[in-house]
Amino acid sequence: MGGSSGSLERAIAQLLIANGKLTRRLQAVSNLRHLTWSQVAVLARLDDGGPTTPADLARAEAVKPQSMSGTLSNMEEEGLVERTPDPNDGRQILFGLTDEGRETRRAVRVARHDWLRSAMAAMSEKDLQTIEKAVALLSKVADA
Amino acid sequence: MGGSSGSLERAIAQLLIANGKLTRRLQAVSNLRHLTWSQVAVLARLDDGGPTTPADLARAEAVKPQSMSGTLSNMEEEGLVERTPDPNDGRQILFGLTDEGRETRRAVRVARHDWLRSAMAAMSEKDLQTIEKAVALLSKVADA
DNA sequence: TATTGTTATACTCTATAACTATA
DNA sequence: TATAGTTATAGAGTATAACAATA
Repeated sequence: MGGSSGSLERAIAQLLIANGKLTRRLQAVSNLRHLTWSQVAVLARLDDGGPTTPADLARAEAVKPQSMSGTLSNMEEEGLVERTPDPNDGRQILFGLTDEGRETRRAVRVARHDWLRSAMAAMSEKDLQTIEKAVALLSKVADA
Repeated sequence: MGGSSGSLERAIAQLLIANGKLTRRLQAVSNLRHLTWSQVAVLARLDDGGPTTPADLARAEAVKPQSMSGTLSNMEEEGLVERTPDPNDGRQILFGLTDEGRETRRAVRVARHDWLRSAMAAMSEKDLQTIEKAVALLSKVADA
């Protein structure tokens, strides 16, 4: 083992704990409506990427198409998404956000940002830069 | 708004994305058995903190006692946990890990650490220190 | 034949409500 | 009465298997 093994193991252990805590807090904060984690994820993807097929959403969220189909049905009943047939391929259906879906997505985003903003408000500029650097590194790790 | 507003908003947005990606990868990597996220959380708590009551576990995981009761029942049927009556208070029951539970918990931990270790192996000592600092800061944020 | 989407069925987690046992 | 734990019931996500429609 090299000399950096200690730092690596320490960073890993702490990262796992912090990630879990942060995820739990974010879930709690953004539990505005009876929105589930999956629904929030779909709202974000449709808002950022525009209308998308169930298959693509399933791939992006790493679930089976049948599972995503169920989630989309629930969201459709709640008025968060709406479907449009693909004019070029009769097999495909495009799901997009309704106005209510967009507003809900905005509310979730605001709630999460508000919480983080207040929780990080007292941080020094230096600490913020440290976090920015680390987040960029971890983002690459998650993609690897 | 102060001069640090830009850094803060940028850090927040990137943090939210990175946290989501990392969480998804960790879930996928530690999906060894048919373990659910809740079961992995219970395994970790019992392994780290020793035998615990359902009420305390429910509080720690921010779920209702009835929900935790169900999860514990499932884990008991699968041989991951076992119950012991509290000798001092007849109302309470202590749940602890079985040998199989401990081994399963170890396997989950190893899988997550292994993945992170390989994903972070190429990092410089300086980057690791940046992550360590950021993780410490974010851990406090999550507790706030 | 392959792809897209859905329905049928089952399991787990979660919640609310109601119940039992102990303090 | 208050607390700890459970059971009953319902809703949501996920999975596998099987199906219809389109390419």
